[in-house]
Amino acid sequence: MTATRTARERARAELTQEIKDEARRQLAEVGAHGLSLRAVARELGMVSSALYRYFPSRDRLLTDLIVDAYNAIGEAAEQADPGEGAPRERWLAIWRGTRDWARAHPHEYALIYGSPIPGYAAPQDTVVPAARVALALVKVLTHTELRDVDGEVAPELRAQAEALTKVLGIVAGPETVARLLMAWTQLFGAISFDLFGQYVGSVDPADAFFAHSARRMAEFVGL
Amino acid sequence: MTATRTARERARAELTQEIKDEARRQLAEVGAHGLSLRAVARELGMVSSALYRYFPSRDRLLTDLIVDAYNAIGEAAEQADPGEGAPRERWLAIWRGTRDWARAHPHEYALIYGSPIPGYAAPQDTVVPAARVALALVKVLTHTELRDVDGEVAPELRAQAEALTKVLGIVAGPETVARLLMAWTQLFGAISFDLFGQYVGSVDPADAFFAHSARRMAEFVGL
DNA sequence: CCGCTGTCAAGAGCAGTGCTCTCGGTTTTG
DNA sequence: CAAAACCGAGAGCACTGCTCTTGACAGCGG
Repeated sequence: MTATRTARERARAELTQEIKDEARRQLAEVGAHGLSLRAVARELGMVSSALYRYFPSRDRLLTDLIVDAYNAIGEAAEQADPGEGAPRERWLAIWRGTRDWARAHPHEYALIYGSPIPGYAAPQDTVVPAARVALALVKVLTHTELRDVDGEVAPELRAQAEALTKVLGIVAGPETVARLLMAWTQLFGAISFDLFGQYVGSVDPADAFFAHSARRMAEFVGL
Repeated sequence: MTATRTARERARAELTQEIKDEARRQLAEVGAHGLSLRAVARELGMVSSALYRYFPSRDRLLTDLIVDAYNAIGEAAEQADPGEGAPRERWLAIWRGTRDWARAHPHEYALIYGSPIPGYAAPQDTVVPAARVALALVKVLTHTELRDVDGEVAPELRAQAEALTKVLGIVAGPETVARLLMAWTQLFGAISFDLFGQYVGSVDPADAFFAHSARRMAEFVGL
């Protein structure tokens, strides 16, 4: 199968992309709640039913946008990583880059880190792209001298942590893995709280607090 | 003005409550996305337009449910606090109680800690009840010997932290306040990640990890 | 070159939604 | 007792996601 086949296939691929682009545009304006297939079709000069040749349902379109968003924020995190230099600086850069993307695309962020949209959709298609930001953080820790962190780890968590080290192929004790997961949680918890207005009464411009959290969590994981 | 006035007012108050109860019931089944005014009215044996005498819009109904949910999770946190005994145990109990409520009412939790529903609704009505869980945690730290935590704090964050200590009426350095905010973020970040399926590939039954986080964050704030 | 087959956009239509307005009837109030 | 306020019911508007059918066109084998 060559890269470009019949005119039909090319047209189909292009239109699929155009639909997603227009949907993303509307998503940024009215949010996931207000995204309307008919409005997307209208803007593209076609009729709503025609759109169903490309996406079987509104939820499927949203699911595709979700995967794209995961990849976009993951790429933002990877791009922010200088790739070399002081691990602490790399860690901070990834935190910054992730937050910056989220602030630039709040509705897309809400799509992936807010409430799950339908009954329950697509855990499988999203699990790989969803891990990209976390992997970027993990990558900083590999080939790096980690300060030893100690602490007891309950058996269940220890088992989960050891399974994770195998999957990730890193050398780190269970406590370090647990702290890494906490840092990951902290990163997105802070971004979500910031974007969703939870910091309003306390640290409203959350920039300083976010930078502080990034530093403290770097120390916390032993960096 | 007496507590119970005319029959009309009593009927109105009761019906308002019945509408919210039925809405909450449906919320638990179909989520905020699927909540329908007409379905609520249908279930209550009335016509949809009549419902608008009690709630001017669907979003206003949701906003009321949001406030109720904040109070419910806040009360769950306060109830979980034994109120006396070892501060560390109180801290852990509050974490557990908060998570338990969230797991028992996932859709209501998503309503308050997921993506904001409309354009942007009600930051003012919700700011006080939204703080109840955080206040329960803060309450544990008052009248308690805190292990000193040190670390530099940037001027902007320091100012915000000092303003917070005044509002909360606690005696704690800026670094402690910052760590408290991080613990608060960690608590809801972990609950959200758990409920929204973000832990699927890593610590899927998140119980052990959550308990671990609670302990580590207790130490982190100096408890 | 013809004709078959699969794909396509379009249109009509269904069931459902949030919301508005008007219309009688009841309750409260002055 | 009459005026005013309030209430539920119903019709209706504009919109949604989604389905089904129809007619046209592209790409292919013969």
